[in-house]
Amino acid sequence: MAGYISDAVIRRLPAYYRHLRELEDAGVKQISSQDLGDRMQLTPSQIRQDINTFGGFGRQGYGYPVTELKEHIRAIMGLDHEHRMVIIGGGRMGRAIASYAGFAREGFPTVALFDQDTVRIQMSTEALPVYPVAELEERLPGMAAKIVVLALPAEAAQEMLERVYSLGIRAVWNFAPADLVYPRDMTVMNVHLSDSLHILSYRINQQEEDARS
Amino acid sequence: MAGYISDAVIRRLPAYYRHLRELEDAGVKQISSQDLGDRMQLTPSQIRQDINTFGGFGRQGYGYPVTELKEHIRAIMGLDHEHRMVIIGGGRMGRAIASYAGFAREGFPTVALFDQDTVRIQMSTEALPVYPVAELEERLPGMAAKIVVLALPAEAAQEMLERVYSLGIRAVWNFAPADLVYPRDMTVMNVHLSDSLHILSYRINQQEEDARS
DNA sequence: TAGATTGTTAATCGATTAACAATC
DNA sequence: TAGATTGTTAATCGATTAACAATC
Repeated sequence: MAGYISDAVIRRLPAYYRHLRELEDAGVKQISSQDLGDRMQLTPSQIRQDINTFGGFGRQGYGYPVTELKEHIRAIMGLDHEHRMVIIGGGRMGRAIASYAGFAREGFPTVALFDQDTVRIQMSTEALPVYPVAELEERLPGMAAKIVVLALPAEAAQEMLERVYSLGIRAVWNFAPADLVYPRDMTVMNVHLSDSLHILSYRINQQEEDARS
Repeated sequence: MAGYISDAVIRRLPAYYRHLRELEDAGVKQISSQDLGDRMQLTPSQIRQDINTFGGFGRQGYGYPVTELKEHIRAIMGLDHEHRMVIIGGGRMGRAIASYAGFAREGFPTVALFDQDTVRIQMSTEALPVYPVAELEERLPGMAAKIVVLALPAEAAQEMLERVYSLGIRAVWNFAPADLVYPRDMTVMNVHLSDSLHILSYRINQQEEDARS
């Protein structure tokens, strides 16, 4: 579809998508790089560069068509088809992800949850099927799942990654606070909540130092 | 303490900290930039540059002392003192954060949770005090909280940010899928889970395209 | 046509990598 | 001392910003 898109641009795509969706909802039909830049805290120049890495959408003198651009970015990110998720780990985090309806609405439905202790969890997850991890080999292959969500302790994550890899899974959304090692044909996206909290802590410190001087 | 540390380095600090902690636990006393680089998937050169932005720790011919370096990074990130958190929003995400014991262990204890519907939530959060949001003005100031965690719908987040700002809060950990606007003396760290999922989706797409060609 | 705003090239800036002298 | 590995300077690379001609 498009040529090569740099990592820096890809990391901004979800934000573009979010803002364009909001603009569309607000009834805005077109927007200039200037106005979008003000809104997203980016320079107009950067926005024009970014958007031009995936094709000429703008019209000189007018700006960019909101809906068309939004739909294109949506397609680039692959949001025009469904990605079924299986969650491994039924702790609070696993259950929070399982029950957040927003993901399913955006095309990422959770189809099952695996945990050691199925009884405890079944109670709190309503409609979602819950299975013992021991049945992973038997059940996962039939689920047509694209993404495995790892919501388990750091110590267990690496082993589980290898286990789901051997079952054909090539995409992992990792919530365990560990840097996993994985083959080149696998994609792992980390959500390291502590890291994020630690950076926040650093910035609080800086702020306080600034205030003192 | 240290001079200016670039944002690129700061984003890597939590990973350094995590790996050094693991090495320490494994009984490793010193490590070379080469070995740490292999482990963290960074070049030795980058590691030496990074570490040198905050002072000369290494010894030529030997490498870096694991514990000393870890403790220093810990101090830079401000993890040597406590940051009390208050969570606003008692949905699954708010409760998941509240009950993850790891944060408290690392110096980020949650001291209270605010929500509209206190009864429903009180049941599932054990020891944590739960209050109605209407009592925020009355209760928050006495709590000595440094960080407010926003775990509520996107529509409510901006207004709540302004509300806690006026109560003296200067640090926000935001889980709402919204780009908030905030004053310069405030620090906001976003955890945009959908963004992360969308980037994963993009990479799955790429992978599949690569496989086809 | 005139005004606005893009697409795109060139300039700048910052981050990463390479190289090597300093030194443990 | 010899070998290893840092600290640091220089080179490279990539991303961001500036500028302006093209064009709606």
